[in-house]
Amino acid sequence: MENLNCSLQTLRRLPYYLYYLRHCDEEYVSATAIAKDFRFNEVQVRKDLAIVSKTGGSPRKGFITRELIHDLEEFLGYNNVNDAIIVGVGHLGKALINYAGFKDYGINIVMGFDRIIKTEMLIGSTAIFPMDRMKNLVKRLKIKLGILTVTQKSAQYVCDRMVDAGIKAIWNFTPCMLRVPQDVMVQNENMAMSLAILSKHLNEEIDNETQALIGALEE
Amino acid sequence: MENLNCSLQTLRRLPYYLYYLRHCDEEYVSATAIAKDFRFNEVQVRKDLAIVSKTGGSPRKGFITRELIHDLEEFLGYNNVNDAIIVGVGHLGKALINYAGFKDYGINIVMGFDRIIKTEMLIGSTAIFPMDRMKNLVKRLKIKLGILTVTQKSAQYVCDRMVDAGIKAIWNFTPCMLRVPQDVMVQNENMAMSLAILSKHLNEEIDNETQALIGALEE
DNA sequence: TTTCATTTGATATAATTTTATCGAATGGAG
DNA sequence: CTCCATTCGATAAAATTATATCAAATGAAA
Repeated sequence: MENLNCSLQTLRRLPYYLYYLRHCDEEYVSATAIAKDFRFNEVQVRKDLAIVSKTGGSPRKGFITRELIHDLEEFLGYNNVNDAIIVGVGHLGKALINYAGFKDYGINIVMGFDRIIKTEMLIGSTAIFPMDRMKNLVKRLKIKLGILTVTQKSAQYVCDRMVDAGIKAIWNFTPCMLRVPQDVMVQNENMAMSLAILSKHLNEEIDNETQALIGALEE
Repeated sequence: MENLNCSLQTLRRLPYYLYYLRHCDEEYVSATAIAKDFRFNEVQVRKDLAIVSKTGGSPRKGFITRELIHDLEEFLGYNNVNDAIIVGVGHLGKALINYAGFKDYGINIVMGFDRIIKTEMLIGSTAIFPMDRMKNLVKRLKIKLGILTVTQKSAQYVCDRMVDAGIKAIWNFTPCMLRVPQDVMVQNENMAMSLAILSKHLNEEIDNETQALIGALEE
């Protein structure tokens, strides 16, 4: 599974390039320009692009924007649409269902499931079913991607059922570390991680201020 | 700003340990056990814990759970509560406002702002104000943390106004790369990044299946 | 046409992060 | 008490990721 011909870090940067390119109306784009705008290292960007670009860039001009977008989308698999289910339809689940942007990433949320639902219902134009219909539906529709937005408590249980239904990639919005078989990938959307980084930054800043203050007082 | 005495990767793992410890009812916890449960490398966990733990662990027993939780919380700054504002109260904004879990991370969303709001209103128990009152309120309350959940279009503009109001750390839910001064930190909650990783995984899996099929046919 | 600045792609170096190995401490079992 | 398994903390090696440097290509300007 780790036979990514591209490093994880690169893979993480690619969506930024794609976003940038999609909002760019120049015919050509250079790695240099992208690096400058993102304040990334120039070589890094060039190497990243070299991985995805089929034709490569021309010296002095750069890459053909349209082509590069296409290569990126193809590399990331945004061309083949990935159908997805979402399990757990609380605030976050609803927000994701209503988020229109997924189609730009080749994701199509076809249905949702929730414990509490006893009979089929709609959220926007998305049908929500009771949990016990998941396995059948997912298997029948051969859906491989599942979005997990349930509570912590039921996270592992629901995860197991998703795997059992044939889900191969789970986008995990719970703070739990899920146990899955080798062939299933979990991508953690870990807000706690971000919060940790921010919190540390803020507290270090406060420390710095305090020390500056102490320094000033001592003078 | 980069004087983190701990690597970024370590910082990212710490919230997992904290979550684990908070849900653990043993008196002692060992790095070995944590590593096993998370399927992390044992040495990695031990090193991570060594950074945050003040007293260290005892051979043969490990760390005192209660103490380790405390050390982690202190290290991450979850003890001092960070007040935060949220700007942009669409689906996602509302979901975040209603998310009760932030208090576990020392985050307290004290108010929200939105362009569309013309007069003060409430979402749950959180007051939402029109944008033009932001600078004044944020400055007065000395709030340093801002959550950005506006549309792409207005992201940089709103970001600039947050910085102008004195915000020092921005939790960015838009897909934009924000330009900020040196002393302001941006943490990108980049769903596109996660999607890229998942999409790549799914498409590689499909490729593998196809190749296996081709292989089978050739035999 | 010649020169020059820019950009690519390749190779080399540096930094960061992960993983392996080992001795020392310590509590429990025999 | 002695031995043993476990865990820690430290040091060393490996892997990954980021950055620096340089020649070759190419278009534009002189």
